[in-house]
Amino acid sequence: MDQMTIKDIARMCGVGVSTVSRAINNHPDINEETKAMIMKVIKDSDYVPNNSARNLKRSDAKAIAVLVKGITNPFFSSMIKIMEEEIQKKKYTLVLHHIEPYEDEVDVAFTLIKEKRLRGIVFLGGFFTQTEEKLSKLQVPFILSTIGGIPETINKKTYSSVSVDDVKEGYRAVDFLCKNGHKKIATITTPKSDQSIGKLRLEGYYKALTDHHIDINPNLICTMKGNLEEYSMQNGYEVTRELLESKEEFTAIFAISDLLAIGACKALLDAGKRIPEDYSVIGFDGIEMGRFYNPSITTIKQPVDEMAMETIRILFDVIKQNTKHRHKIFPGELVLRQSTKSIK
Amino acid sequence: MDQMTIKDIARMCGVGVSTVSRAINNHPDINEETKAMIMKVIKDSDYVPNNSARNLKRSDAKAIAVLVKGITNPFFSSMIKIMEEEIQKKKYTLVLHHIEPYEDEVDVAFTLIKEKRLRGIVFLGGFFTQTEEKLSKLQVPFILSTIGGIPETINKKTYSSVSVDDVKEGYRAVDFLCKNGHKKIATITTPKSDQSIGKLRLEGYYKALTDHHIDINPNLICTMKGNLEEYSMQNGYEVTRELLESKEEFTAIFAISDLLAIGACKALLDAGKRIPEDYSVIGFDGIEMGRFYNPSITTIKQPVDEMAMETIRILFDVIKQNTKHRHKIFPGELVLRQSTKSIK
DNA sequence: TTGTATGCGTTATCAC
DNA sequence: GTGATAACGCATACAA
Repeated sequence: MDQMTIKDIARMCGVGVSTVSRAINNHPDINEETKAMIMKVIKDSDYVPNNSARNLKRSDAKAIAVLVKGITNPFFSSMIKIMEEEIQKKKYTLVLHHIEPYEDEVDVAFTLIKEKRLRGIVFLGGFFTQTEEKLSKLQVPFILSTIGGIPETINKKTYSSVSVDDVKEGYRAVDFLCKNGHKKIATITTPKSDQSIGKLRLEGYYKALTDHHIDINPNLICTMKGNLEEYSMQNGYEVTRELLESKEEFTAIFAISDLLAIGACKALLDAGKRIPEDYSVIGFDGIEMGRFYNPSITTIKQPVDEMAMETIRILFDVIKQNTKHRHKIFPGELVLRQSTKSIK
Repeated sequence: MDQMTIKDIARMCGVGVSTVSRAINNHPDINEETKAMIMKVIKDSDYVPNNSARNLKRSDAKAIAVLVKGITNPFFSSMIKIMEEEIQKKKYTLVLHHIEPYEDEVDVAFTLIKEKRLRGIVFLGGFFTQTEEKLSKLQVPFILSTIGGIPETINKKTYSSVSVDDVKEGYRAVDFLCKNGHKKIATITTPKSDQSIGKLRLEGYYKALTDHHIDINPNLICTMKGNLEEYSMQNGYEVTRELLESKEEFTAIFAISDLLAIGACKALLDAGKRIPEDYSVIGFDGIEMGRFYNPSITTIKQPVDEMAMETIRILFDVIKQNTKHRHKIFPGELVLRQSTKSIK
């Protein structure tokens, strides 16, 4: 028998289809014995209910979409992995979707909601400049995970979020450098037009320098190159190469992601510089690679695992118990490694 | 209007549902004008057809599943990204599924086929020890991508594959080391029980040593640790640390993946050794990280992009034109970088 | 070229 | 506690 249906099972068991359906879906009003019998037959016949039909009937699929900008970043990979596990635990399906840089994540979400009848959406990464009006049309609960820079104009009651305090953590990184005697600190960040985490972490950079009475040198604020992949090692490499060529003096670099930091290190090393003897480099995220790099990368670590799990937990709370939206902020952690040194 | 259906569109256009359906699905026998009119109405109303209903009718979803063992490996991430693009181009959906190490990929495939009515399956990575009998029950065309070690007992007409010649490429790596004067060459590979690429690349290792009249030293054949994630940096690190502690002499390491190679490098560096002055290290895969590591990692590069695209191309050929299964073998490429040196 | 009617496999609403 | 039956939204055979 090629494709079994619920009818086949019903016939094999000598019962009606609705009884089989009840057995499958753990309905209360069914005789335990007949249920057991049915379940056994199902097991022996390797029958699997057709998801399309279920979803059609139920009018919504048990599916959560995760929309990612920038999947190649290992920081997201590990989050996605954990989210998938959690979603599977709830017997839901994870629909993974990449958003190209030029695409509008909410437009994609709209289409996906209608196509797949989603129950919830996770927006992962990318920047998030949307209007309240457009977001309010999103009929499905959604959560912004590790996304900073959400405009204040958007009503916080309409969505959940999980993130670190990017201003504070950016401050933490640069403050650390300052306390170690660095005064000429370069940063690699997003272009000004970007309202995302880059802007917030840069704000932390400003604040820290100001608190330490250090003047801002605009020539040390480097932005990623638009023609290269964002947050990539290659981007960090090129930006740092140009910075070195500019002859602008500096003793440390704060890169807003570990991948950028690694690219920066490689550029410094290729130029014959030593880390941390000549330059200190600090990153952001806490990806595994940073531990194994040579030198290992000092960084602000985000608690990925907990953040991913909390993301799904909040989302399901909102979906199932219809609770209010929540906004959880995790603390980052300064992980001291080999790429930084005190120059006091 | 909350959820539009094809009926709503039909009513709005003053036509029957089948006409709308024809317009949506590019059917030939429809008046171009009415079609244009319908499409305009659809566009204005942001109606999106319900996928579940379509799939139910069509009795198979336009979906391809990609089953991955080891998603955290960046080597797979980039392949998946390209595959998704290609699959989307064909207007199909990509269903991504991770296989845990203890799971049987074919069992998972069975369930998925019935649940989702898949049109095709890509098995990505992992090892593949299956019986002909079980595989023949897989009703859907499938392709093994970058998977070596497929038993000869399985009829090659029942599946497609895309890979490199792992024996040959393993040989290429070790032969290169030998030609550069290395005689005591360690390798980090999979445990013996594993019939996968690890075994094949190890075979290449044996062959190369034999051809260069070098005796095999079993103490230099290191296997990944079972309690750590396979192919991970951490694993490479621990294995290399133990190798160093064993005091067994060697001058080079051939790691069967770049991540293992990076872990190995870090262990050597942490032990105060220099690369490549004291030890040469060569990896396998050609991931981007290898370029940026310090030192950059000499490796056997697999042409990921082409392999991913070819995977999807072959799969769709088999699905759509019902062509015969194909087996494509790509050549690897030795990428010479900083982590190896001649000691002649 | 177009509209009507049927069924895809499932769940929910009834009767029994 | 159980079984028939009507939807769910769409594609398609068939009639017009």
